[in-house]
Amino acid sequence: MYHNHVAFKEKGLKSTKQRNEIIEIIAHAEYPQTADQIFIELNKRGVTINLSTVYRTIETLISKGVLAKVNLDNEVKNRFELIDATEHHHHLICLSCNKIISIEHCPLQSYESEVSKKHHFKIINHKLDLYGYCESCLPKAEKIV
Amino acid sequence: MYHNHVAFKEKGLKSTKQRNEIIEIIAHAEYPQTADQIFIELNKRGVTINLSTVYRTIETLISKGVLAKVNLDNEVKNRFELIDATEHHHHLICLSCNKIISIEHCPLQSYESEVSKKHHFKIINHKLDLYGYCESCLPKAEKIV
DNA sequence: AATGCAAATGCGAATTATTCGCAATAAGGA
DNA sequence: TCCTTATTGCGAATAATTCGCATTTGCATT
Repeated sequence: MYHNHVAFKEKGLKSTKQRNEIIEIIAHAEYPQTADQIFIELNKRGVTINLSTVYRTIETLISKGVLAKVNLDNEVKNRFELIDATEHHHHLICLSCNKIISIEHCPLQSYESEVSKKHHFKIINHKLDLYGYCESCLPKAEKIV
Repeated sequence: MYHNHVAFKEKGLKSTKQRNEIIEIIAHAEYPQTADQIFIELNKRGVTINLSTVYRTIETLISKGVLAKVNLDNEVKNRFELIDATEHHHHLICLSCNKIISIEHCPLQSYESEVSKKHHFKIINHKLDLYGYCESCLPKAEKIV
């Protein structure tokens, strides 16, 4: 937890229980979380917090470059994840059970530089999500499709 | 317009002015549209319609596989686009002016089959968006970054 | 062309997701 | 420990989306 304390200080942010817990939750989540998922998890952990504080904290952390808003298709809610420069990953999203699987390998390096040149666009980051059916949902999905 | 008439019939949908116009708008938009963008455009065209009808029509067309909900990061609203099996495209999204540029070339065919095998996941479609700064916003963005 | 019925729409209210204003509280430097 | 200011809690406001129900309209049938 002290780790976060220092990181917050560098960014001119105070280290509060709420912030630390929110970061912990997002950092250890397997896939991007919604505000209310985070809120519920905080309650489970016995952290008293208001939902608007969750939103505000997320907003602050986004503005400091700690988090990113990453929305999935087929959803209304926003999701949030840690921006980790050392490793970015992509997602497999099951259209049936909504399971989200993270994958590491990214095939886009050369593509990015190509597109960047062609469109005179400086690419900062990208998002690649693959939608389909997971192993356990495929059998029933095939009956429909 | 008769074209849509037939297409609707095939799907067991009635051909209404509202539906036809909504499809026209989405089909000719350069990038995915939000419900209220569509609503405003309908008003401009003199089509009287209720916003909830826009939402309901979109929902119906999604369930018939005509449209897809495609959300962008950094946004709260949902966007919608035509599902066109013959050509799918990706987007460059400017983090400064929010301009959306569509790009055609997709580098993911071999990647998809690789991921599909590795994770036992049947991939139906994917989404690739590149975020960064467009030519005109880059100068001011660089001052900040 | 008129009729009937189900589907589609309009309208307003309800829900859900997110943001905001302001008073109370707490972190961290002096 | 005290002071200042950032942060939080709380409730209300706003924005985005969905829903229930009465009315209208497309279209198949006569």
